[in-house]
Amino acid sequence: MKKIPDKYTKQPLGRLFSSIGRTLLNALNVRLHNLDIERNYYALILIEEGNGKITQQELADLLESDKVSVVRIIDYLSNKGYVKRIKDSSDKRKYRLTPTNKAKKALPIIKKAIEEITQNALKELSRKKIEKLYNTLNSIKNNLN
Amino acid sequence: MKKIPDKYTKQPLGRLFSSIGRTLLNALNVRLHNLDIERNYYALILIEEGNGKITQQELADLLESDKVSVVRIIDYLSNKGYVKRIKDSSDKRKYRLTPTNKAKKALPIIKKAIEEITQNALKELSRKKIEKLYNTLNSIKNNLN
DNA sequence: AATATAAAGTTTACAATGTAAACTATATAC
DNA sequence: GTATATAGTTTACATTGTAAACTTTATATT
Repeated sequence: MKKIPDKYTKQPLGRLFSSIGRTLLNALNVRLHNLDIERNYYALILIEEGNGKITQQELADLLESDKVSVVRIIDYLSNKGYVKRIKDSSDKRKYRLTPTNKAKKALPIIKKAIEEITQNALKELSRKKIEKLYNTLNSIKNNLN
Repeated sequence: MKKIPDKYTKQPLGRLFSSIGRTLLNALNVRLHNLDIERNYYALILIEEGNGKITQQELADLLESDKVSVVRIIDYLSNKGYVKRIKDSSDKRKYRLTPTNKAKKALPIIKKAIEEITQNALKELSRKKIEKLYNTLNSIKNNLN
């Protein structure tokens, strides 16, 4: 088994990842402070991609989250006027989630912000290094299952 | 400006990092479930390295945290019998933090666990790729300041 | 020496997040 | 027709991040 140098294993790797993740998400909030939502941007993107068909449970799966958290997210987004719950007529347990016009206006801004934050974080890396980074991140994710 | 492919910028990068970080920290807790502390392992490592000299404020700086959080951490670790606060005689505002014998016994186990979790997460990566990953992570951290 | 200011640590407070249990309503399986 | 599973909700609790107000002690200013 290869030995990883001490300087890398001293701090739990999870700490480093979490800290970078938090900083990036904060940066996104700051970048989007002119919107009246401060979170759940990615959920909104997934809802838009669902074309009015996605349910809360399906959203939970895509977010790798659970339905309780999704209730919170949809409560938040619908209180802010970004999403509507529409009862499915053929299965009355389900809600189909639809983005409002307000959301449709905001989404390009959100996507642009995500792109910029990502580009800024990775700005010193070549295209190739970025590809490799994502491969590495995915490989780490897979190792964790 | 180089264009990063959409598949990479769709999800906020911060989400990916946070999720990997959380999973890794959970894995560390699981791996250490036989200890009677469930967090603050890295704080304990830093305290040990402080050789009885480190103060709470210094620890906050090392953790890139703040003194309020450190009060919580030290309350937790001292309630569990891992750390003692010792009042500095020349500056009575300060506490010097000392690991107990219990901590000294636990620390090798903690360090080993961190090493194993890290190795497992990175197991498919060559030594060289690991070096590159850490360089990339640090470069991202720097871009965020 | 007296007063103002800064630093170390504590307490309180509040919102966000992760997680689990219990619940309602509806759909599906036996 | 009854049992079981699914979608979503509600409640609850602990952790975490963050900010403000506070106490005690040290340092700087006059």
